[in-house]
Amino acid sequence: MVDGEPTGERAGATRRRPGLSRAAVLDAALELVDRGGLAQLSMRRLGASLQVEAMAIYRYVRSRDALLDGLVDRVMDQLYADPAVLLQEGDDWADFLRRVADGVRRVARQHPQLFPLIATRPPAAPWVRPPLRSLRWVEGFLTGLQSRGFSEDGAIYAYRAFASFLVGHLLLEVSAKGVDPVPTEPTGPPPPDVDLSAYPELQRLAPRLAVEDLDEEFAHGLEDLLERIGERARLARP
Amino acid sequence: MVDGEPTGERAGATRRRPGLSRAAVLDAALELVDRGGLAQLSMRRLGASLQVEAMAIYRYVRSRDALLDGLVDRVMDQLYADPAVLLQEGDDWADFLRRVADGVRRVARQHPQLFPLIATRPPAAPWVRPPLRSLRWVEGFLTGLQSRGFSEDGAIYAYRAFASFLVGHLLLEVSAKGVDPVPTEPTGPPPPDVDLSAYPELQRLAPRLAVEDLDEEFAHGLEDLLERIGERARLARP
DNA sequence: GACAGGGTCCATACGATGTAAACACGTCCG
DNA sequence: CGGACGTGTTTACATCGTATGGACCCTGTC
Repeated sequence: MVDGEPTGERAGATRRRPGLSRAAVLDAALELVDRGGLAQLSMRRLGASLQVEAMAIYRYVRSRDALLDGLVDRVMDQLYADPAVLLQEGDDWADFLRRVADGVRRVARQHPQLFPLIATRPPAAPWVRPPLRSLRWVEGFLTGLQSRGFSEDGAIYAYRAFASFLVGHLLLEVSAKGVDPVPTEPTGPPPPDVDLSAYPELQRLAPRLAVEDLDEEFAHGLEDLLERIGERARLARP
Repeated sequence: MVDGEPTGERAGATRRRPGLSRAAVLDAALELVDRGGLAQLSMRRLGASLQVEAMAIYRYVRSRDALLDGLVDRVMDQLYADPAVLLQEGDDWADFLRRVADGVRRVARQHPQLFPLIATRPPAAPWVRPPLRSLRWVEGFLTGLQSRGFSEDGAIYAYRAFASFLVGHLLLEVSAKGVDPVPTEPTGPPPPDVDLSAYPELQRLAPRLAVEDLDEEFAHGLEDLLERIGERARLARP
């Protein structure tokens, strides 16, 4: 049983493989999810895409759930590392929030299949009210605002309002782009459009509901939110 | 094989069972999900809870996914049937939206395990921008607003802003309540609280982040939103 | 150079899952 | 009485997550 190539590969295991790593695993998983959706992410498939048996993955990840958490954290953390997002010396808090919002939105559109998880997975610290994952991120947010003159209450309020605004908008934005369809078809024909005859108003307004001014709407909502946050901050710290 | 009771029941099938029905299936599924979470909803378990073999369920539901969609629709539709939510003759649009918001929030808290699905599942008509499921519901929303003097654009804008506000707030609210934990423990001890030493600001503000003034915050955000919607409507229809 | 130790990956196995297909039974209509 | 039909059961299969134990390679020590 020393030779004879049972898997079609040189059975001799580790040979000159670049070697797995947690990062490699996460990246491969992320790619699987991005095209194909969450359902495509099985340990065996992930293994195959890394040219490795499924069980090898467990060296780098405790379980499939942990893998998912890892994905979420990785994506969020890479956002945190994005220089275009970090708060910079010269800008005020509103600029900071705008940049963060843009960054998160970019993440949502890059990984639409993953985003629902980001908004949905039980967070590491559930008592952090709006649990936007990545504690590091929350920390940065809070200190960032406070260093920009926010009171503690103001920062907390801002964090909550901001997080829920982002999640709400982006989740809907993402779920509107066909997120779930089976991956066998790269982009098969959309499901045979539903019968709308029972919903006249919906039918009549359909074109306009489908309209794509999401950019404008997002921006508008964000400015609105910033104004609200600013007001509140002013109240809390006269 | 004609007798001998393989399942512990009278094998003779249909006998005097109340008989399954789509409604019964959905109700049982909903109960399974409510206590135990989505992961507990397997066809076999659902079958068992209906005293039926798993495959019997497929007479009433095309697949597990369809089951989930059915759950979402059922919950949303029952909201639509709620007399406390329907718009009534005397009230203006703001009252209507307030009541809808309360209704959806009630749903979210009654079925916290299901709510992420509501916000997440690919909608029947993906082109309806914020896809709040239940087309019937959207229809009611649009006609309701328009009959209250909203322009078409105003109604559409209101729908979008309203839906994303609701989803954002409620999703975070729900996911903060431990949603996912394994169901074996009715309410086991919360996961061994994360180590926060790396995040001083977070640690310092933790008590306040955990604070439970969600009611107030929700109400505040809602009023704010209503104001914004009203403004926009006024612009569109001078 | 030999050899022990440990890290990495493989092979195998088990129970659970979603669901297709064929079948059994009870009811009702002719 | 006989078939059609609807409802639930049986059996089967592919796939999943993962526990366990063994095979291989690399490295460090003598």
